[in-house]
Amino acid sequence: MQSLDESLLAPLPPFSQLERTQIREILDQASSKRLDAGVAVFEEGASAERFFLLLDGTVRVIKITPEGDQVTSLHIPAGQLFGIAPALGRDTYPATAIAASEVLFLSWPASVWGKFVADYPGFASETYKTVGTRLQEMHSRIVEMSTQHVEQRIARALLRLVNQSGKRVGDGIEIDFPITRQDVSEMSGTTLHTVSRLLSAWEKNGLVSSKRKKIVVTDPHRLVVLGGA
Amino acid sequence: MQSLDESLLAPLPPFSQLERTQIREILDQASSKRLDAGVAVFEEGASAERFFLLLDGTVRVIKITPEGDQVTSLHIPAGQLFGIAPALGRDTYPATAIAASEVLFLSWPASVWGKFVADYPGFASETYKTVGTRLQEMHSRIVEMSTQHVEQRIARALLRLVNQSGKRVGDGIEIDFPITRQDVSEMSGTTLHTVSRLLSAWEKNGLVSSKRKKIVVTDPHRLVVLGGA
DNA sequence: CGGCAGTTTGATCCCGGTCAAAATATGTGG
DNA sequence: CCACATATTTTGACCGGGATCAAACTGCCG
Repeated sequence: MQSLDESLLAPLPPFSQLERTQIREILDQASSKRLDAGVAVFEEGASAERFFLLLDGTVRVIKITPEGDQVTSLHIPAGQLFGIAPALGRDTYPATAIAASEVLFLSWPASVWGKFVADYPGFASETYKTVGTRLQEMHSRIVEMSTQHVEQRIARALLRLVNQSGKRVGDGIEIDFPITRQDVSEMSGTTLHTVSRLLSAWEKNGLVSSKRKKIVVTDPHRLVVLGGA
Repeated sequence: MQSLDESLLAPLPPFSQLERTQIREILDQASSKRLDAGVAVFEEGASAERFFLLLDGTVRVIKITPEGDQVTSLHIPAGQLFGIAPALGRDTYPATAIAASEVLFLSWPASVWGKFVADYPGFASETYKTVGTRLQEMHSRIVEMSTQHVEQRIARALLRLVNQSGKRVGDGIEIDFPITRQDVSEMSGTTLHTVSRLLSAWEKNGLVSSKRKKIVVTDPHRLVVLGGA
């Protein structure tokens, strides 16, 4: 972790107002780690001993019901903090975080949170802005689930993914981590069967193009229309 | 507002660690207001110029979709802060807040938020604890909506209400503000028809007892079972 | 090449939404 | 205090979106 460069953090919102030396201090307290896709960064209910910054890859935040149903509530793109239970006065993680692709992240002990907030101007406010955005996002999810049909929800789920983790490719925008029909169904509160049917139909109409564990949105605009202006 | 007593705030979490004189300072900057049931405290999208503390009554947080569907995401009980957009770096309210009953609340200009956080120990951490709780709550809503059937969702909606705003009465626990079938349907993502049918059935079985705009849960335990252990 | 993980497609069923209308409260003005 | 207007609740009939059940198909990895 000595190899980490200050320029890695400098452009990220929580650190953007900081001096080079402050970023160095922060980096020196961090430990970095790499995980393979599918491995958990932390589990729901575990003691919240650290908080995290995703450097590369995508993290999926999930909950599992007592009946075993899995629900995906959020995807975290590279560059964002996550697992920030300490910021919300919680001593245990409220959900499980899984590497959606191979990931690289930093982490700090929860005990330094207070120090970061006190010592580094802009750190707190930028972090809480992130919290606000996520709250907003979950709020929208609730509204969607209450009022939209499955087709619209799936369309929006895909759009959320391409907006957040989309990569331009020849024939459209590709979701840049492996994703299955099952994953999409867990994001939209449906079944993989319905997702498969819909994706097939969309592919026939030239809206998307998908291979195994890979989805490319070829006509985002029409997908937006489907999702409901 | 000169008539407000320090003892009003002293027991509330955001202020519990403060001195009498600090609470006096806070009160002196507040303005208080009373609103009738059904009136909006603030509207979604409006410039977030103030933040609020509910002294009495219940506030309902809602969103309205472009199609006109109304979705209730949260109920705020007396004693809690709400409309805390400033805490999350937002300059506009993300949802509309409506008085569910006659309400009494204090408010402060958003500009003093920073001062409160800096000057009053415990204020920030307690507030963010509230935010954490609400995030958690919305998270559960998403999981519910994705995996539970209507009957379970309605059962849980009622339970949430009695837990938060329940008043013991002779034959059970009453939701202490006026609430219609329509309101319950907006909390659970259903229709008033389904709610009515279910409530009738439950009344027949002695689970609840309801009059116009009034619901009393007479057998909370069986309702919990219905909602899914 | 065997086997597993992921995908597709068909057939069937039922929960809960939609449409429709009546019944019951509450409020209001004369 | 009554009559009429309005808000809320109840109930019935019907139907359709999507879940569920079932099975075959297609890469892909070792």
